[in-house]
Amino acid sequence: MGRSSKATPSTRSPKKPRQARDPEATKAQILNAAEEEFARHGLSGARMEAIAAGTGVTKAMIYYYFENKEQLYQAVLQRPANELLDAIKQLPLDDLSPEKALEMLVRGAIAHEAAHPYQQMILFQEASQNRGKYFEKAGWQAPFAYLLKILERGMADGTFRPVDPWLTAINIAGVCNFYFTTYDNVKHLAPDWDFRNPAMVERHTQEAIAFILAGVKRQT
Amino acid sequence: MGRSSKATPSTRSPKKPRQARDPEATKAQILNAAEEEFARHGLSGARMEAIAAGTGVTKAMIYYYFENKEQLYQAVLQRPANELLDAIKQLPLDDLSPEKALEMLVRGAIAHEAAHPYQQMILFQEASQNRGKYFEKAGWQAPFAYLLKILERGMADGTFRPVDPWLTAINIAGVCNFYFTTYDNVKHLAPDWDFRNPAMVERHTQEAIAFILAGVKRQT
DNA sequence: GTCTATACTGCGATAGAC
DNA sequence: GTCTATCGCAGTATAGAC
Repeated sequence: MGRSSKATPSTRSPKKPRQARDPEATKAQILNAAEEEFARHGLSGARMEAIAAGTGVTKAMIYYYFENKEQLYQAVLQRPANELLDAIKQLPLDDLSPEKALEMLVRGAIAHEAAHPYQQMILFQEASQNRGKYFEKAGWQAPFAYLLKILERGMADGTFRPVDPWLTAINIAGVCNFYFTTYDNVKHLAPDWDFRNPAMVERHTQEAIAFILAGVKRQT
Repeated sequence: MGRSSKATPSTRSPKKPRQARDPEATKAQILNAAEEEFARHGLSGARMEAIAAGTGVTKAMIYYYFENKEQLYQAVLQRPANELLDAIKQLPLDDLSPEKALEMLVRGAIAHEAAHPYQQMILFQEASQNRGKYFEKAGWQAPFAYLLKILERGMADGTFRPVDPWLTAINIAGVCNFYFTTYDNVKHLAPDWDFRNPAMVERHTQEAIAFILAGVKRQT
């Protein structure tokens, strides 16, 4: 049984019109299509044919730009770490109170995830399939470090209750992520909801911020 | 490129000694091995050969007990929903205050996940690959309903602040899950930690309970 | 830079002996 | 009930034309 025969086919929008002979655009389009395919199926499960179909080029083209499947995967895995870090660096976290900084970081992280939902899914696939082997190289320490720093600053000035910074950072990341990674399951439990809807994402953002801030703040 | 050549090989403990000609035991062993393989690779990515190797029987045996890969997958997906629900039903939730009931439910859910870490991973694979197509049938409404009920009870009697029950339930589930599902990635960021260690799981449990309760309780 | 055609391998599934 | 052997297709990767 191949995937194509029984598994749910991808509903990714079919080939977008492409500029012929535009190397940079072609490369970016390959990465975009690969991002969804790897997010859904991981390194071993992804099909080069499916990536080609989503891009509108042939398989041979992908092998021309990226040596092989593994290197394409690594290129895809690299992007989100850089992008999220760049987004975080824009935020004036050090100038804000720990509370405000945490709120802004959570808002930024969720906004980023809403714009790039496949990036979080890839990280999970990477953990499941490859046990973080490729994750290591992609530089995810940095975003985490910002979160840890805020938590420690808040504990130091007494606005946050005493917590284990690592475990709490993981819990916070879980709140930000789970809404998106569980979407395709939960939609069946609450069929009238559209979790990708921007208004819904905004409600999630507000609930998440309220939940997380209440979760770490010292009782007054 | 096949998975076996480049991807990280499974480190699942090799074939356990089996009782020959014990149908029920054989069937259960197949389900156990299949649970890990499907958790790591999902329906399409899982390899029947790998499941056979993890079980200690041949591929043909699996086809004898389960018609095909898809039906084996559905059987594996069914188990956790039933088991978690049974565990929850043991808890005297209705006799407790919303606060105590939530604490007990979270503790029970995390204990269950620690004992069956692959079950949560399968749910994610199911969402990613199949968009919840098979999830639907497995009856996950019930565990969620218990959580929703507690939240609503707590809001009604004023011990919890006003929250969106669905979004908050998802956030709570995220806190319980993320520790386990992200383990294989995060271990590279904090290499000296052993997240599967029981003492570590207990710390996670306590941090999660404190975080979640603080997150939903009304400020006093 | 982009395509078509194809070599070679991995894997789901089955046949048939014991 | 359990095994070995094998069929047939699906999927990675490449060769070579334009």
